[in-house]
Amino acid sequence: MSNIASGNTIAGVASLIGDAARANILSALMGGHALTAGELARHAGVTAQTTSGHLAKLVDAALISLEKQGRHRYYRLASPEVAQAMQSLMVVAATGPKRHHPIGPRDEAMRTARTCYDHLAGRLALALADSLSERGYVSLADGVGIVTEEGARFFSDFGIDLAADRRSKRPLCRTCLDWSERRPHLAGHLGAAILARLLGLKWVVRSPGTRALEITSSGQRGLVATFQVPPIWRAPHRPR
Amino acid sequence: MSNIASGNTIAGVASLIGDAARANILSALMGGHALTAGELARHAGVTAQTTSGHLAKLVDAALISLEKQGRHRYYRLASPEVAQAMQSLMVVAATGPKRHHPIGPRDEAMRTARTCYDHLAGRLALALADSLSERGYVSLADGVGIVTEEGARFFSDFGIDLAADRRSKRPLCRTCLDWSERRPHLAGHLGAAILARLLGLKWVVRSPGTRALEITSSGQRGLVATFQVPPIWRAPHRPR
DNA sequence: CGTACACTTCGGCCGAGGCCGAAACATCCT
DNA sequence: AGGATGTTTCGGCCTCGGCCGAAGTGTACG
Repeated sequence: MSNIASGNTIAGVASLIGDAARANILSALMGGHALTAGELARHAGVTAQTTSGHLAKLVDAALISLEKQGRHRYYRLASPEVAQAMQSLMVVAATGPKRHHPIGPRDEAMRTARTCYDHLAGRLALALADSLSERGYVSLADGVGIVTEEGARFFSDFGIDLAADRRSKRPLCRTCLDWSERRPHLAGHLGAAILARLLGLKWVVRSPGTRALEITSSGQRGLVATFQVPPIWRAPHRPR
Repeated sequence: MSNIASGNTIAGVASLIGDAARANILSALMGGHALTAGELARHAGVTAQTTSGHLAKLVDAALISLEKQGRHRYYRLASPEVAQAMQSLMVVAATGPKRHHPIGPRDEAMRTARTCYDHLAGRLALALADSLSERGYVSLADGVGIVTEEGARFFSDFGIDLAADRRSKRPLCRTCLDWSERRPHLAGHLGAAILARLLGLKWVVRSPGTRALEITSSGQRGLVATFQVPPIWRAPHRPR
């Protein structure tokens, strides 16, 4: 044990992520859920034995954490830092040379709305960010977002109390570059709070087994009424 | 060519970074300088032939970019996104399980002050962030920094005009988690501007061949006078 | 208990890829 | 031209690590 490249060094961490099966595992965990070894094996596309080995390495390097529960073992991302690293790698991968990316039709749901660790991503997230920004509730720039006074009131009315867990005078939110659309959307405290609220209202529900989110019909009404987003859930005619 | 794992996918990018030699190359380029293939070979700790192969792969995946100049070939990080990914990986690596990290004495200069892509890092960066924050010139929270009105005036007096290249009403700056000290310091536009100004004033100079920065004697006076930082350049007695 | 299920450990196979020596190519200098 | 320096290409070696089948541990449930 304690192989030179197992934890702790940049190359070590990167080479852990740099295996297709493990990257799939971590991507699946980016949904923010804890998943069992078996489920992860399915995501990874390799057998349970092989997956077991991968999981052991990831836990050993503290990229993921383990919680035993009966005969199941639930794994989750060990920290927001790991999620951030995955996110950054996605951005670099998406930014790179555009070898044709064969977009399967099953990506369509993911592109409309999905979770990104603890917040929203996809077209819905962008529409929300646009709407909030346009109405002066948040101001986005340079990887950073600021919630305005009116914004704080708006969110409070919507059932999100940002002042509660923020000690600094101005509540803040990170932005996070979107993988599919390559534009920033809301992450950080605010992003997490919005996702939680939308789930709580059942405006969106998780699609079992994936990171995709389904927008319910009450959600469609509510999102239009509250955020004035365009009907992004009407899947666009794909050019071919 | 166009191997499945060469670019474009998370695992592809990560596995490129996940080789010790290539990680060393990228780390060296995090200094923000363009470096020649030969210099990079020295940093990587492998022969020139091997390095050449690595560089080709990194260029192919658009992690670094190449500029020919006579018989030299200068390589640099291809984008801030790549720097961000490296940074995130450093954080994860540093956050991980604390296997003893044998701190060589030559790290000492790096710990005092160094460049991190385009901005300062190390104790000097932290001292500046502390000082600026304490005096109300910037307000730091949650991965984000805001420059106050007084701050903008202060920086302007110091020769840094933030309003020039910012279109939004409040100039912003990212923060960046420090590798050696594990605390946030100033990055983003402001971070880059500060580093540039300190270099311009010759308050700090680059140590040839490394990312470390040397604080000149005029720099020591200036930093104390202007930013009221403690004398962090007096190397601390290491516990043993 | 015994069976079913979830997961891990062991052992062996095998391919991808990192490494270097040797040699070729390119550029600058005199 | 000829030599020095910087960089790449080629060929071959060899290790590291992912993969699976088979068998072993542990937990739940009737």
